[in-house]
Amino acid sequence: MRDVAEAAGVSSMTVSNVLAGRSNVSEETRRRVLEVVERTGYRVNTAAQSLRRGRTGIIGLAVPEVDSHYFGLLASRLITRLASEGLRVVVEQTGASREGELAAITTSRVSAYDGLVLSAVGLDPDAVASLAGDLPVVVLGERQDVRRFDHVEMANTAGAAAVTRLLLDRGCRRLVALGMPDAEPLGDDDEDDDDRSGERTPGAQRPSDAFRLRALGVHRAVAEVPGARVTGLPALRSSLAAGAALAREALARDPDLDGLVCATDALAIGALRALADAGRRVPHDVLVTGFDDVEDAAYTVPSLTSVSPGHDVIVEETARLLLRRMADRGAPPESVVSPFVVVERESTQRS
Amino acid sequence: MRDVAEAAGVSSMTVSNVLAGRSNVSEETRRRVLEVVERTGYRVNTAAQSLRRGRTGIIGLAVPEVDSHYFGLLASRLITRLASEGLRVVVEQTGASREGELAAITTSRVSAYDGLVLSAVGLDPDAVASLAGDLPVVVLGERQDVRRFDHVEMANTAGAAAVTRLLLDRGCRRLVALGMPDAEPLGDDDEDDDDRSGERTPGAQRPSDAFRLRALGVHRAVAEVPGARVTGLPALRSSLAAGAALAREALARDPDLDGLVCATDALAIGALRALADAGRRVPHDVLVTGFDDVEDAAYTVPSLTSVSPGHDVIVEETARLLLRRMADRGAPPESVVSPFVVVERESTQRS
DNA sequence: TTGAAAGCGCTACCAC
DNA sequence: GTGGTAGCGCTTTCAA
Repeated sequence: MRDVAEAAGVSSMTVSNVLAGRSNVSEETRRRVLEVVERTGYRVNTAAQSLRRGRTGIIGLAVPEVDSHYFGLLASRLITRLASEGLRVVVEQTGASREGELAAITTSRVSAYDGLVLSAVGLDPDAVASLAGDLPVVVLGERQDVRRFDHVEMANTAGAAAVTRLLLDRGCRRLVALGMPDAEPLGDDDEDDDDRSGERTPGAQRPSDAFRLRALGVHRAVAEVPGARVTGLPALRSSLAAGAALAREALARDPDLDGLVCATDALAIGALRALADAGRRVPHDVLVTGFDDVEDAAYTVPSLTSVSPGHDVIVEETARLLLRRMADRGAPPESVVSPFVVVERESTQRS
Repeated sequence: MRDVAEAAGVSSMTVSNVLAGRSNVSEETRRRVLEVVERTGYRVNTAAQSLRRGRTGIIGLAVPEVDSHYFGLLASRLITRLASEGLRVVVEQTGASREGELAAITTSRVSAYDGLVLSAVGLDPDAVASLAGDLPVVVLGERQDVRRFDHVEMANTAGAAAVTRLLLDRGCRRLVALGMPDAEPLGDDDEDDDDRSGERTPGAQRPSDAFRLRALGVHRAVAEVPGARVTGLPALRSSLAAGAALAREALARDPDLDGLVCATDALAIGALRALADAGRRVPHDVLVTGFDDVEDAAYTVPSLTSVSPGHDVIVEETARLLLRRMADRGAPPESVVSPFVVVERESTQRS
């Protein structure tokens, strides 16, 4: 910068002012400086800038994996949204494993970020808190830590209940909640109740909170209909392979099942494949639903009925909460629930 | 760091040595320092570290979009691979538009990276070169800039030719090259020939080099079989929606087509949907193939025959070339072609 | 094995 | 409108 300043016959301070777009520079000077910058190909040193300003302009986004329909969608939109604020996004893959999470987001990495978005991370609140320190954090999709962090939640329970009711309305009575636990480890908590301290088993592999909340919705909807029953078949990961494997297991346990409520679209797409292999026709023999409304849901054969969790709202609120907290660390934590819509497609339309 | 040093009764230099794991510290001192670090929750300031070391530890990855089957897979693997080298990855979404690319990767952002991986970026060589400056760059998937940058290439032409031959072997004679241009804008270049300077039209929206190379393979394979013919139907983006739209258009143009060679799996999956809508059975009436061998290809109904471009090799070579160049900027640019395998699935198996 | 000195490149603050 | 000064927090170098 000093070199540029000398070449332009000004001080480095003026160069800084020009490059930062500050308005206290004469048009004449500005032109001269920019000309030299152009000619020399000079670029500000981001590290020095970060050091001096105390901000890096980088946001960490922790997801189980980028290579998944849902998280790819989320990452893509969040990157675009935050780019419009001049923020870059580093993607941390936690690998969905309890152990991997702490390791993936070591304290040393976190210190490089101006903020952190944690999606579907099953860490216990204290670990996240100690990890984050003073860092702005927005938690996505789960409902834990509600009181401590800003939080954007999907309508997990209500959405799952709604899509389950759709299956029941279509006549399904022997359901399988694919990817969702059978019991209700949340107790009889209402969805608004988040006092679950002491219940967590650190290090244990369990379905995520999101899946348990969706399970809750399924069970509630089924309980409303006499004669209907549902069996849970929990998954630790959401993947096509897991969906296919679980669907095979479901068929083995109950060959007469007539509806599959899947915890995610990825699981549902895997399940569609396994059902085809088993010679079951969808929706003729079995109805199938997903959750997330990823792009693929509209393109499978048959296309997949799904719960659309309001991606736009989720991304917009996440950005808003993050920016708000970056501006004011003392603000009281806020919690937002995104609205959902059930999108019906071929997989639940009995001819 | 000075505070920690004082509390531990040493100099800040010793704290630095302990935290960096340098071996010139006595066990006793190390313990004492670590105890204070633990107790105070101190974390090194990454910005200062970067400024002093001259490295940020961040790699930029420019892809058209993360939310795509192929780029999600690539990003995921590359993030994991580079994490094992202590490098973080910032994802830059170029949006696949010619204009977006320059804007997305502005020079100021690039200076924050220790290296850059450019995937499927259609910028012309000079723009990339001027953008990159002295930065280590690895170009992926395209074949342009071969001489100027390190470069990892898929077997685009050979892979497309192989999968086309498979369709021809199965008896297809009226093919559509879905997503690929009709003409051969590469001229009669052989794939090894990369002298194409002067041919580019900056600012124009055109199929990527990868798609044009795949088109070349398709046309070559078809030319080998008398009576066979193929029509190109170019795409500017690879997406499910584009695949469905193009397949509809293909059917409108030639209702008797019997084979669809698609430029990517995403296009192929969209095409499968459109074929189902049109009442065409795959593989009974029409055979379909993709390219990329993403996870979904094995789970569609029918499952999708595809060209597997050797993801492992691509990621590993990308990491190798990048690290090599970071260590030695003067090394001569290297070019690597990843081997391919055609994975046959239901979509091309005539009963 | 430890530490003092020097400075990486930038910008907030204030004086002119 | 412009620029001097004074660090931001760390690590490389070299001396003790």
